[in-house]
Amino acid sequence: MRSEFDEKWLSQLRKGFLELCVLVLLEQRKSSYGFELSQLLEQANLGITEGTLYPLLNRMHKNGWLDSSWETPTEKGHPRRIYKLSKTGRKQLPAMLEAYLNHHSSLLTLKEMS
Amino acid sequence: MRSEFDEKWLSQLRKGFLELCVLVLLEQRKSSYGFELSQLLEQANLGITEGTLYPLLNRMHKNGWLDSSWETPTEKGHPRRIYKLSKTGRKQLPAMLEAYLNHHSSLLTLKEMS
DNA sequence: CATATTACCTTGTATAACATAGTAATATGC
DNA sequence: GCATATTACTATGTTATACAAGGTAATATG
Repeated sequence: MRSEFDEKWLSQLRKGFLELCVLVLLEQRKSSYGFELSQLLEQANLGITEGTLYPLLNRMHKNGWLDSSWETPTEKGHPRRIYKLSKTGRKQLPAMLEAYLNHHSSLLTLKEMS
Repeated sequence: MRSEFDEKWLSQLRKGFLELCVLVLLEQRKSSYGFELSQLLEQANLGITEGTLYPLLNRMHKNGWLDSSWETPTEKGHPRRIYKLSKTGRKQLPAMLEAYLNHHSSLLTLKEMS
């Protein structure tokens, strides 16, 4: 079902934003893995498909924002790739959050400009 | 001068967002033109280069979100291309703004998730 | 008359979200 | 025992936007 405005715009709007969401989540939870992150984002009303999330995690790892390791299940279950904030990621997150919030404030300012 | 986080991330974050800013500005001001919009955005701390703004305006016009007309100066000054919200643009803006604000709320939710 | 300012346009590049399709292991129902 | 669902990750191709860089043209100014 298509909403009134162009959905393509929304996927543009989410660029960069989703990475920030993952960083914020990993700051809260210390560590997580793709499938769980996918569910957490879903709960927060930020639906994200696998085709978006997994490449995103790989990218963030390659960029040095995340550390990752494989968790081979002791008895049962599918192996999971665990992610944590790297030292770099932890350091950059506040600056990114600030940049985001500044943009948000600017938009509110525009709305109130007479 | 490079800030601490990757500047490329910031230009990704601005995708879609800048269009929303222009829509909001044109809602406030009834009509404007590229150069003036550029200055208004600059004042709001949303620096935007010409190479971003003019293609963006053309796109929004082509998508039917904006109406445009040339203002040939009566006596002096360079011709200006004037933009206004189109009927479609005016109708879509609230839905876009809502989608944006929902995403913003979701991020704040993530930050407060324990 | 050279420079600054106003004003707009064009081309090429990099990148992220998403669609789509695939792999593989475990769990569940019949 | 076998089909289906669920958990979990990967890979490829398309599309769209921000931005850099460079260009055009008219008016104003010292």
